[in-house]
Amino acid sequence: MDDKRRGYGGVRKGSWTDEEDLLLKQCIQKYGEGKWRQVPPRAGLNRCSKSCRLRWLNYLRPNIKRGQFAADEIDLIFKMHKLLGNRWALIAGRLPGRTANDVKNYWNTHLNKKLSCERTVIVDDEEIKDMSNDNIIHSQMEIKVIKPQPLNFSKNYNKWFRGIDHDHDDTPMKASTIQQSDTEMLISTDQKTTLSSETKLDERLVWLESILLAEREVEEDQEDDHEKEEKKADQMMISSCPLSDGSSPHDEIITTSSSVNVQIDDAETKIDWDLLVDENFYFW
DNA sequence: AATCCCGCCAACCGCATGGCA
DNA sequence: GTGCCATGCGGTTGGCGGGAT
Repeated sequence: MDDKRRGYGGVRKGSWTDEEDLLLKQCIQKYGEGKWRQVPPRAGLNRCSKSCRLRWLNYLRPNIKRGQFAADEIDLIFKMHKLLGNRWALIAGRLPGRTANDVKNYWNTHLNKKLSCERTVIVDDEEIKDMSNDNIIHSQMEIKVIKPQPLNFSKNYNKWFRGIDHDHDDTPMKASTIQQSDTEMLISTDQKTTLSSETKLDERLVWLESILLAEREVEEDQEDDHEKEEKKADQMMISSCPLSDGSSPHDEIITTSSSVNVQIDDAETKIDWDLLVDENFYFW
């Protein structure tokens, strides 16, 4: 074997052969995913555990979708990247069959270029003549990304979306005016993080609102070609997250099986549950 | 036909994080 | 509280293939 393809300790590196793929597949079928340290000896592979994990996750795992990204996938990547930045794993989680590596590669090779082109166009259009180029680029790129943290909902989590203030049961509540105490009660944290400051809550609300506004933009776009976009929106729905108690829709915040209508600053907007909620996890 | 160039993507590397003793 | 280990994530690299010259 080529010495270049060996790492320290004689571990093989580089492209995987069909034989190696087969060994890895058989091993994971037999023992299941996880315990990656044990995979190479079990499979009889001269690879490091990380390499095995990566190969499985990015290539061998069932239901991996290969080939061109669809228009709706690209659209979703754009929107998610706008909100989350380079959180490829999170973005990929919204695209069934796509891996973080796929999304990252696609962004770096296709979308990044497209974005920079669009930025140039924007700068031209706006005719900002008194600014230096550096300032223009800086102003365009200054996007505050609120990094989400995984939080676990308590059993009452859907109450938050239904707009029921726990202190004043059945009192409608606007999503943008949730009190800190509500969040403390309704959102329990697995990571033992406490929502102690107003600032933290504000940031989270800003993040939520940005998602909601993005969704609203989508809806405005959809008006142009409603039927077509409706189809797209359906495709974008990965899964639905119905209310656990199956309660009836609230006056102000209307829920359906796959989306929730919330009111922010007197404007109603619809948001897909699955954009926010992933198996009871909520990303702030 | 040979060589060069460039884009794409699989894979690697280093760091961060979480769990556990 | 600390250190170790396993795992996950994002940035980067390098090889391959196809188009251009």
